[in-house]
Amino acid sequence: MARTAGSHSALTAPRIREAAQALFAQHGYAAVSMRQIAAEVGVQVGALYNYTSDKQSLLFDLMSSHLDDLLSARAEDQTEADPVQALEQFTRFHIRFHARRPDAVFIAYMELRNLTPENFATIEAMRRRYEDGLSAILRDGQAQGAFRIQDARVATMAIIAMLTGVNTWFRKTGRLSLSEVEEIYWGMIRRLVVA
Amino acid sequence: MARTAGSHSALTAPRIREAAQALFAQHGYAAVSMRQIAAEVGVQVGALYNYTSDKQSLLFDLMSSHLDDLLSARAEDQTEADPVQALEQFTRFHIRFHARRPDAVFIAYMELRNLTPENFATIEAMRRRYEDGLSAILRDGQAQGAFRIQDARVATMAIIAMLTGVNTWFRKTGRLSLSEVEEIYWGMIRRLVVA
DNA sequence: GTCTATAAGCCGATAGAC
DNA sequence: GTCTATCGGCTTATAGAC
Repeated sequence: MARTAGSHSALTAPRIREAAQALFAQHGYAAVSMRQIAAEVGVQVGALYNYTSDKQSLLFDLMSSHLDDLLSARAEDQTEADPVQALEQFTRFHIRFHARRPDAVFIAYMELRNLTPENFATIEAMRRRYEDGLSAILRDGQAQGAFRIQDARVATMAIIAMLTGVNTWFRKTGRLSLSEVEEIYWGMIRRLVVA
Repeated sequence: MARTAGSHSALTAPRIREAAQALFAQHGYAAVSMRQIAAEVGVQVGALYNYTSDKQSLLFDLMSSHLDDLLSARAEDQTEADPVQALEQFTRFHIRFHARRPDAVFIAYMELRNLTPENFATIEAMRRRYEDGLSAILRDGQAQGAFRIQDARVATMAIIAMLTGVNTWFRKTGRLSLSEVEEIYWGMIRRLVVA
């Protein structure tokens, strides 16, 4: 397949995504320039606009594809119907999924205010769908008498904040392995809600 | 007391702090210009530099005085020696203190990466001192057999993430009052750690 | 203490050559 | 598809008048 000299689109597109993700996570969307992203990729700034219409859509694409990944990975992972087992599955899934992509997670939480109103609404709806999955498990267990929960919506927010907080301190080279962390958190969450 | 026309330092200084705090919380440090802050205060940009050496120290001052407030308010609040009562006191204090200053809390969590390395180290040390207060309570209760905790450091991070997460969803005009939120969270945290 | 004016430079995005 | 050059506008911070 003949290819024009200097044509590397199949390689350049993902490299732009990766460079933007790393730089946005490290310095913040507003503090990163298109020139910095181009330099990281090894092209000139003009070349970026062959792949993205503007800086905003670079951010939106990163966030929406992260949440797409999250929702589809979760849909695939969840197999347990029993509320207690479903909650354990959710706990371990959330920790593992988020620990493996700290940059994407960080951006998804930190850069919401840099989205346009339309993009913000889209992202928030996706996040809400994920939260609703946990709420459904909690209400299910509540209805069956398996969980003792005062307020399911508050418990949802508390559990997600607690689990996502792992990313602020967990390091692969640290004192605890990821499976040890999973064990400890499942132990805490079990005590928090299981009757 | 004679005062030069246009001299308002006693008023201008706090107004700059308040404007910077509101704007940094809403748009992010990197996205806010000194001109925007000046416009919000009602002065020209040059006047700002009578009160702050540069933009960075405006951010650092906001963050360090927030953490100063947090540490001294906490020192004053904590009176209980019994681990269970001390933990309840910590829970209620954290929720109340943070709910009352959402902008300062938001900045303290979101703008860490925009601090110079030296300023970052100072802020991190203060945050760590606050966390250590909770860790001490947990280890104390663990030693006395009042708490059943697998890992005190992890429990510390989990509880703080859970409590600080209240700020992401709590609204004064919402379904729950602040005291109801306090009750619900203390219920969850009690179950999480009390033997 | 506040103002205006300015320095020196970076910003996002585009046009047109190759 | 990538390059160079450029537009118009914005940035932090400072100098000097009042």
